[in-house]
Amino acid sequence: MNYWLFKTEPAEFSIDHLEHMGSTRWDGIRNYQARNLLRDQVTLGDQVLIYHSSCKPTAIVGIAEVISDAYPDPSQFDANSSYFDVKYSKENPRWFCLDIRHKHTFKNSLPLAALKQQPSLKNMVLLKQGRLSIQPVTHAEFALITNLTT
DNA sequence: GCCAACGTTGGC
DNA sequence: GCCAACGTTGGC
Repeated sequence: MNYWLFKTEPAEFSIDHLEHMGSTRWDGIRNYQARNLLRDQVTLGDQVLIYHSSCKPTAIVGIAEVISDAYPDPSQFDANSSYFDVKYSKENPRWFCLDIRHKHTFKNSLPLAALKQQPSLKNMVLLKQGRLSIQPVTHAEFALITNLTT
């Protein structure tokens, strides 16, 4: 089992939305590094930290679970979607998505500032490569983070 | 709103 | 393939 961190802007889609819906399609990824992780490495049953970005405070807010393999992101074919791109065909999709389900919303979310204070998290991708929207998390990092919230 | 870091585009 | 120009992300 692998561990990941997915970013979302809560004004667009928050963990409360996810909790309410139960599960959702995680789509709209338009970055090659994130796409490659999503398509090639994220697998069924993996655990996902949900991170709220571009808000106050930015924080890890809960856990979700991957419930599908990656498949072509339908929004790239949908002329009505803001993610539509005429260059990509169904025979040759460029972007991928997958489905996740809500597992847990942290009672106490973990702000970025608190993560920065943890010496053992100093190599977290979140702290080193802040812009990546799909990030690998080590088992040790995942375990520490879930401990910090209880 | 600012700006640093990073990603993409396109001319050559 | 290089690199300048431009666009985006996201913390502050």
